[in-house]
Amino acid sequence: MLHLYDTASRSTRELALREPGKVSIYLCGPTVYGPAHLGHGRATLSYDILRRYLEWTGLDVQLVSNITDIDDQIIKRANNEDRPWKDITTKCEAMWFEAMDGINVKRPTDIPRATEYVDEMVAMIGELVGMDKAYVTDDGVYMDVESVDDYGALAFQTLDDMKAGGGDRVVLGADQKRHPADFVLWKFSKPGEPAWPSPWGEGRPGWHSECVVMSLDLLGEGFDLHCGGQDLRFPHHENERAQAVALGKTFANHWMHHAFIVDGEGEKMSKSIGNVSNLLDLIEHYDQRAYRLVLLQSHYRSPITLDQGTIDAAVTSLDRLDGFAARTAGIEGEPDTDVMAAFRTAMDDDLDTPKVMALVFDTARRVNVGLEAGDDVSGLVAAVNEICTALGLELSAGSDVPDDVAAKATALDQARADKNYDLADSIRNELQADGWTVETTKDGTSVRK
RNA sequence: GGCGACGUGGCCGAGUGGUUUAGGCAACGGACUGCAAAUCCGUGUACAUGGGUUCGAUUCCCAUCGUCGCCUCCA
Repeated sequence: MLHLYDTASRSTRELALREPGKVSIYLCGPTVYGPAHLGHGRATLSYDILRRYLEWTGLDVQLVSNITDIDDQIIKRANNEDRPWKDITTKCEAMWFEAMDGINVKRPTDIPRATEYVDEMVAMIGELVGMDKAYVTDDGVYMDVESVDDYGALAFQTLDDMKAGGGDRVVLGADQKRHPADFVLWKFSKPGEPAWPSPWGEGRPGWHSECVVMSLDLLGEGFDLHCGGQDLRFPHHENERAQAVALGKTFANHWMHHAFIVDGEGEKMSKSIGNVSNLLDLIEHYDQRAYRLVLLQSHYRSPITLDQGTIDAAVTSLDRLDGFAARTAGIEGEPDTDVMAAFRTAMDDDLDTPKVMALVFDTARRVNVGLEAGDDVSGLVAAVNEICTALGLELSAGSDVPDDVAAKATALDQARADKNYDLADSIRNELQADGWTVETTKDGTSVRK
């Protein structure tokens, strides 16, 4: 069974399932006001790997990931560009999924939009106000964090500590707030801004209220896992949790947070790669699988550097794996049990994908050796394929070889047999110029693209 | 100011209190090849600095320096 690091308890523990055979996961999705960037890629790829693995083990995964389509950023951009905010959210959402498809991230099972849940949010906020755990100020409705017993569980700090450590930081709207950490549940709208009715005045829900309502509605109380980037740990996840706890509800049982993409020296990356902080740009210029491989070769809780060198190395590695796939195409069998057991052990240990990739490369090497020796490598081949499939890493055995290209390969072999090396070299150059990888094997020349 | 994380060989990036290696990329040597490519075999003074604990630390503790995240929207 999968053991995952849990942020709240700060320990690695078994991912306990509320319902046997089923996993319920909530992943904080994007705010749609711009193109998906590299960071979004790490987020979605990390959980796509988790999701695929869970499904591979036979579990029924419900993955809810929202679209935040009400937000200050959206309004800001709409005002700046003088166009309807819905125009922005619709287009950005379409681009988002284009990028997700591009990196082979499976769609969540549920994709709730914040705008579809405003009524429920208002109802929830009303409940909190009714319990006097939320209160109205000039600019909105605020959560009273001191009414929440263990507020700070994800921040690793008590409210007193936060206050004491605040130094001379400026707290927005402090004069009307009961505690500096109180956060907005409902924001009154200014004229011209998108607005929904509420008992306290027209406005829009606060970001933290969106995710609680949607997660609890679709997954129910005590769902298994809540995930997101490390920046979301506090305040976003803390505040989601605070609202649920205040309402007397059990929230997520397990918290998973992934680390960031680091580009070392800021703009250096984008300069050398081109404007590649945009995910779609990356896909356009590089093998889509490269990013997934980079992530698989490091741990999800470690920050990683993504630059030209990292991507290039991954592309080369991929070529090595594709070569393996081409060489072993047609070899079928049952996955080697030892390799598969090692795979599961590594994955169940807090998703130790670096170890898995080492296993994959090592197994591929064993296949290459075995192939040369004429051994039966079908189990090892199947294991590599099985693992790659489980992780969403699709290997390519190459495209079909057209007749004329096959004929050239035959001619190349003939030329070599005739010791006409000038002709052989020219044929090989021709094939390579057309983008074919030409490999000499003991069975003759083989080509792949 | 508070909280958290991190500094590993040319690069990316795992891991561990000690006799055996992460892995990938790059480099070099070799096998194979007509030559290459691919593949295989082999090679490299690695663990920020200074203390401490220990028979022994890269791996535990403390300090220092440096990098980063969060505390305000953020994957």
